[in-house]
Amino acid sequence: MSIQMNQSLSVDCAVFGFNGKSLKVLLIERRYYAPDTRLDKLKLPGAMILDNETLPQAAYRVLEEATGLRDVYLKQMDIFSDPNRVSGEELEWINRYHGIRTERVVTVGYYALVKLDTRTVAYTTAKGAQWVDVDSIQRLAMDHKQILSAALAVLCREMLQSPVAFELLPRKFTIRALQNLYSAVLGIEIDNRNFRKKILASGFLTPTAEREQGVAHKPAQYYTFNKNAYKKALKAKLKLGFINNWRY
Amino acid sequence: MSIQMNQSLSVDCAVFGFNGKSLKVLLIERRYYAPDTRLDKLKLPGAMILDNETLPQAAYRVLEEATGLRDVYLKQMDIFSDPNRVSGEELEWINRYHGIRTERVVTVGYYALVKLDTRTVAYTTAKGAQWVDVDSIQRLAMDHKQILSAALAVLCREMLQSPVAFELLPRKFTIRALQNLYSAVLGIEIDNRNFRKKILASGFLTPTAEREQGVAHKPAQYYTFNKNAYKKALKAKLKLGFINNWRY
DNA sequence: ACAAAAGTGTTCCTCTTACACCCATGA
DNA sequence: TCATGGGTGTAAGAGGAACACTTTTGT
Repeated sequence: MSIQMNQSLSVDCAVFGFNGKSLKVLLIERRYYAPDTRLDKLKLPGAMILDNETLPQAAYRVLEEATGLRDVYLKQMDIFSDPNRVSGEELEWINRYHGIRTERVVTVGYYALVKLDTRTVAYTTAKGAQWVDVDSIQRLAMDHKQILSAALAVLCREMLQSPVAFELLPRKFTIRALQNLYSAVLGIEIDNRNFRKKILASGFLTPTAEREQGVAHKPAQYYTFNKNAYKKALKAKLKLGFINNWRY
Repeated sequence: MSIQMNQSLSVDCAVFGFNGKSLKVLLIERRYYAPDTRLDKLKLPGAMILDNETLPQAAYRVLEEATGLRDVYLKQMDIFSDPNRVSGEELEWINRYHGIRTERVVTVGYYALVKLDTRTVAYTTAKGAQWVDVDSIQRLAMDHKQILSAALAVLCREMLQSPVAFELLPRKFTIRALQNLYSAVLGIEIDNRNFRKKILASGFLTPTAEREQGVAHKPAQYYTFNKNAYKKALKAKLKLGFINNWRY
């Protein structure tokens, strides 16, 4: 038993997107995959840490390669450090793929939120990646299913406590779209009248001059997220009683 | 620029305790310290990861060595991965102290909450460790001041959202003690009547048969934390509307 | 005219806040 | 008897939950 020096450190990213109906996650097919093995093909995008980069830098690098996007919402969520989290055939695959020889990989899980516009979808599909419905995923390579589950849990928590939802929506969106997003991610029904009241009262939505076009019903108003209003509200909150926020 | 293989991974623990008045953190003086260097002496307890252990296992190992305690509240909080977070003299110290030769140490920060009873204080002081008022700490070895700040921020957040406060109190405690703890950690004043109403209404406190003794005022009732009641409440909550908890 | 989704108000109730005095004990 | 901190109640206001119908558009 000695201090661990021949290990590698990696990052894996659960990249989430929302298509208006359901929550998607970006999966890639691993290369160097021999069709006769029974290893799962699909995995989360990830990479080993390089000499001179921090973990967030590595995560941004992975994200940019996978989606072509910079300036994306990205957050660390958990570390997966079981010495046997990859072993056997899976460990062999890693060593072969990266041309290294390690006995253990500790990975840091990140989750990212992107706006699923046509350009991004085009980029990812050109790379052979897929946006898969999170509810339909049964198995993934290595322990990536576990990493994905952890990311989903964190996403739920964050959505209830900060306005990360807007990272998943286009710049202009309808209140219904926002509501559907909450509904889909959290798996709950939300009363439209109360939701609308609450979200409008917050002052974080700015109405635009535009409305939906070509829909067979009353066209909906488009809004944008007012980041400044949110920041101001945060600062104001800090001065007041924190203790308000207790929940049991 | 190559995949990082000669790095080390470590854990550092911010161990918090509460003496009834103020929040303390456990600091140790580093050994192999040459009095003529200008390196700071005090640091958080920490260790390198061994071959066959997970990060939480390493953290528990550190904690047991530092405090003699098992079954302690311990939680991962952040990763410090700047390639230069330890360098120069500090890096030399690490290599000398551990008898290794690494160019980079990524560390995972944990925070722990312990009950500051006489036995624990005796154990730690026998080991030459100190319980230091968190507010009085200006500098620490390496980037440990930064790690401590991160831990404090997480502690504040957690205290507002889950009943971790009880980890810092003895099994039997007065409501005042609980209130003082919140007050001290969060740095706010709390109305005693409202606090008492709220905490008692939660049903998480069970009164004991005991009261304070030998105090020059009306003796206070002792309570214990009812973990089962809390767990039941959590489960009930899951069925209801999450959306309640929104805060902006 | 009809189908489809957008948008709108009110009532009830719970929870939060603000606030001041009496009580039990040791010295 | 006094000093000390423990312990109690109420009223006003804010915010949350439940609930059904009208509006606008395309077909």
